[in-house]
Amino acid sequence: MARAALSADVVVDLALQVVDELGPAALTLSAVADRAGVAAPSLYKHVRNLAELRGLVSTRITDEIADRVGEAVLGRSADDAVRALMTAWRRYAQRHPHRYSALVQTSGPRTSEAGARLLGILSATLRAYGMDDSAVVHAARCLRAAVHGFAVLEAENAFGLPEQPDESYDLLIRMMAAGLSALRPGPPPATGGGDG
Amino acid sequence: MARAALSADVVVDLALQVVDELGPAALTLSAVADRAGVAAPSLYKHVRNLAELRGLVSTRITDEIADRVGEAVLGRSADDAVRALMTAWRRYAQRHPHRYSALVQTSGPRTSEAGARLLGILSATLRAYGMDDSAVVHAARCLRAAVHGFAVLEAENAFGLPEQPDESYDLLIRMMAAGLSALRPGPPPATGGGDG
DNA sequence: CCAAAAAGCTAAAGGCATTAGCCGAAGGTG
DNA sequence: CACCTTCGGCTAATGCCTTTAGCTTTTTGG
Repeated sequence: MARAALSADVVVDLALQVVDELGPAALTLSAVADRAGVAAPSLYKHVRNLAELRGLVSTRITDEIADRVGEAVLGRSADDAVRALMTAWRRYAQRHPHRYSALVQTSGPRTSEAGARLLGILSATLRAYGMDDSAVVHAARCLRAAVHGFAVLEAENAFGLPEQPDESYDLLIRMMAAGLSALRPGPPPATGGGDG
Repeated sequence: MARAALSADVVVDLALQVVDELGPAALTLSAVADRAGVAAPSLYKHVRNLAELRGLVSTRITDEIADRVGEAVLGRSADDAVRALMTAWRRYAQRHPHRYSALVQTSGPRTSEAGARLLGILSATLRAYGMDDSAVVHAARCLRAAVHGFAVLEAENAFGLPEQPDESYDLLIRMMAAGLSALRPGPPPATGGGDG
């Protein structure tokens, strides 16, 4: 091996720094090369091109989210787990808004691997509601859509009004938890109230 | 006035063509200029720069969504209106996936005007549930997050599994409608699931 | 000590955004 | 009708970024 300064992983590390500090639009090979103390073309020894770097960044982010969310659900189940999951996911987006905006779903081969891990955590959490496999898929999509939508909007500063986003999110959590409970096979609640 | 060939509106029209056909990443002043049959620098007579063009495109898209959603809600109320609203919103994203991906929330002055119109429709729809103003804001955020999240994911082809997205979305609609009904002032549920 | 591979460098091409300054056409005015 | 102002287009030029090609240096394993 030659000078062990850089590696694909380190390049992704630096790319994340750039994203965090300057936003996804500033993620450029030049910017990363500067931080690496290296000329831009040298990066091609570690990464195929900018598109691939973006993909690696997305994969890394997805992995990080899966880590946090997976940890959050440990030892919890049903509504409790859903609340923990949603809270952890949003917290990640809040702490790294640029990073979250850089997240792109366009599934490359490796990105979908990280995505599958995250999806697995979602599905495992939802199985506690006693759904069949197909219902789990649909419910997981809904949960993911709600969380992702909220996180994206918040990361993009789309909530202009003075109302606390925390309160809005708490409402979303309750809506999702209630909706999932309603899917549980068994006696449905009579009223349209809390658990309905 | 000189040759009335181009105008800011026409430039946005052409930009939308580019986005529809080639995706948001291909929205470039050169590409738009080509379609206009004009040299790239000429566009600066109609648009301040690429960033502004992107903003105008977003504004136009937001306006279109507000049109469709507003029309869909006409004469409906409560759950019925929510279903129509969510369906119309998603249909727009399905019919113009690239366009939807090009939508960016970063509120410029005019974009927020179109956004305010859309928000107004949402709020008016939710007021049928008898919420107070603050509750409407929180509920509107949740609804927006859920719809937007689903639409983004679907537009980015993030649903890989064979299960029908239509079914998933129907579930999301039911979850949101149920959740909103549960907010209606009235006899609170006995369990801790409700307002906790 | 030597050779091969890894990792860096410079040079160069090509695309795009943006600025500056020029020119011709349209329209109104006297 | 002649004029002149303004509008909208053009060319030239700059600078940034990606990407390819080919050279050089360093490291490492035998």
